[in-house]
Amino acid sequence: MATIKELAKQSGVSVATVSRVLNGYPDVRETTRKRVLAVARELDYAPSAAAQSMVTKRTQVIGVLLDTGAGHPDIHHPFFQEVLVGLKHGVGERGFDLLLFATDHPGNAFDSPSVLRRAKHHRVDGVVLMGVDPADGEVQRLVRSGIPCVAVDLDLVGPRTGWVMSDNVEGGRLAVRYLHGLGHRRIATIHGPVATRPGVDRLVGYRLETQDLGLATPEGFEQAGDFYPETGYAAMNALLELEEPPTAVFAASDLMAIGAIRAAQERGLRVPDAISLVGFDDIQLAPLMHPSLTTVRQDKSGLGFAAADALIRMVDHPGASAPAHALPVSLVERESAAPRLDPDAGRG
Amino acid sequence: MATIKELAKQSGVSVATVSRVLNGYPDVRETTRKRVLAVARELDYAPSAAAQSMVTKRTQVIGVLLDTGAGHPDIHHPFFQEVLVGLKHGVGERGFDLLLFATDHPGNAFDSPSVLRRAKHHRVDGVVLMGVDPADGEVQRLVRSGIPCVAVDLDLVGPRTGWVMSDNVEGGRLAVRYLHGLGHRRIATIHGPVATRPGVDRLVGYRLETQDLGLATPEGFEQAGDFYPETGYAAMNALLELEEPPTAVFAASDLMAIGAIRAAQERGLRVPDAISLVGFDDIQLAPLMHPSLTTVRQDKSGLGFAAADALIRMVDHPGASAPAHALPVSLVERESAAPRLDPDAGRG
DNA sequence: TTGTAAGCGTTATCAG
DNA sequence: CTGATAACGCTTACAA
Repeated sequence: MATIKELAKQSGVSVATVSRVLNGYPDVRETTRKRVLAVARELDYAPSAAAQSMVTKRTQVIGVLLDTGAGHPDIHHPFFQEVLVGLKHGVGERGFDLLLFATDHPGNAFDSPSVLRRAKHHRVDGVVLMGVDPADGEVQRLVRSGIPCVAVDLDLVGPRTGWVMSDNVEGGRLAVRYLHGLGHRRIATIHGPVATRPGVDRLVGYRLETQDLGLATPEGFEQAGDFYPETGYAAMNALLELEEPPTAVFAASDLMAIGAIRAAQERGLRVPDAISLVGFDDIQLAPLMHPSLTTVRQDKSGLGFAAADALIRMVDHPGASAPAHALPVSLVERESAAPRLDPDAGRG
Repeated sequence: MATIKELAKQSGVSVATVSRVLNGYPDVRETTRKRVLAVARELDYAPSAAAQSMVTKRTQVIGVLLDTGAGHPDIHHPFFQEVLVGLKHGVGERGFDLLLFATDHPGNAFDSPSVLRRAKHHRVDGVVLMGVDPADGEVQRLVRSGIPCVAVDLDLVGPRTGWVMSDNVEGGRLAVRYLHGLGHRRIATIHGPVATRPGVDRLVGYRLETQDLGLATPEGFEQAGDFYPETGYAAMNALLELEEPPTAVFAASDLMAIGAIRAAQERGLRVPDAISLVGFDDIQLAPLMHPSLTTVRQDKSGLGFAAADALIRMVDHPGASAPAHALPVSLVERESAAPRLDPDAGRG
């Protein structure tokens, strides 16, 4: 593999001059520049990132921390996937690359080196955290280390740590408001884990809006899930076994909504005729389900892009304040929610 | 950030000794070892990967090349996502990390530096290629560069380049055979791009099996798609507008199958009653669709793991031969395909 | 069992 | 405008 020394020899100048040319310094004679560039092209020269970073103290690499372990690794969730795309573009535009860290055993640092150590090892300029437990010791150490961090869907804070997420509270309100506008009065929710920020925020949105609207939320109308289909399925079954089941359900993720619809259908209930559903996320497959999913859309790649932007800003400006962005959400109407033709039928 | 020099000073030995301890060399007095280790732990020391790689000529980093551009970036496809998980685990186990390369503009190296140059720049020990065009000049240069490469779902070959993929031909045969076993005689296919290996192989499997079974495959029974839902939708419409439409369809991807089912349903045709479908991949959502998807399962994370294994083997053993693995597939029965109760009804 | 020193490929600081 | 040369943090002969 060609080195700068090779280039220097072949173009008959010193390595210093080659370096100047390669880095676009102006104080180089035009003919020299051309000669060096020609040789570089010919040898398909690429500077060693390692050597560069040793002297510049920058790696131009951003670490990405997301659960890729067993069970429901977040990398499986379509949401994080799309965030990753936005992130990739965002950092790519600015000349950074992405290094994937695995947390195979979340919260278990026995065998694998700690995240912080790995971040240090690779001297990443910053790290993006997704779907990790903010209370985790590993995460805390990383955040406190002074390495610029941006969390997606986590409200991590620290001197050089900020976050980006969707306006989840508003999303929850939006869903309830929409269902209410359709004539529904018995609106339940399948919420996400209350240990996660999006989980509680969407639930808060649900509670706030039902309250504002004066809707009753009887015992059992709040079922817990984990954002994945299986729990949506189970939660829907619980909801339908209530003495007075809801006529509409707000599921805090599309995946749970899909599980829920499946549960309803298996009981012979047609969606949206017998029961309406609104999801959250607007995953790729949402428009293709049968019925297609009415849902609260998040700007997923926008989140990734915002994270990249915020992170690199911190990297470039040591004094920059940590970001705290909430991106707007919107409701997209499809087939899974329909007007309640006979509101409160069967009640007093 | 602590350096080896710091460690040396604080533990009162030379850097060489520290290095020995850190790398587990046996010729170090036990007391010395303990002292050094204690200091290292205290400082939460992490060796600089850059410095290490400069001298060892190894980075312990594997590059991943997959389309993250506009349109249908492969990172969006659930298939590649799961492969990525297996890959991550496979390399992680062996102490490697993953560096994500973007090809924002496949086949357009105007602005972004070539893939090969980026691989050289980071001195990655090897690279995994997914969903790229094997004929692409960029890819060709990379493969010919001598850097160990493993392609997933591409039959790239080269001195140090091999591939892993599913047994796609057998998968195609399996689907047709299954449908035939169900009593279907008019079996069509929605195949993938013939410019891709899985695209042609699954089609070949379809052709081989229909032939062996003596099934007629009239004009129009082979509709082209691109593995994504929209084309499955369009292809199904074309199929259903045939004078004598099929009673069963083999779609070369689950996503296309989903699009196809949607098309059928919109025309008032119930699946599987009116028409049966078999997909390919067994994506996460396959069991959750309504109807759930009967499909040919690929061992996606197994592919990733196999790729990691093969790649690292090549990295470790310069003389090792390039891999060429075809992983077995299996048919998983669900709801989208059902027996043809009245075979060939309406025909002679 | 340990220390000294060369060298990995760059950039940056000096002189010239 | 250009060339020496000192870092950067590490591993690894080679000595002791």
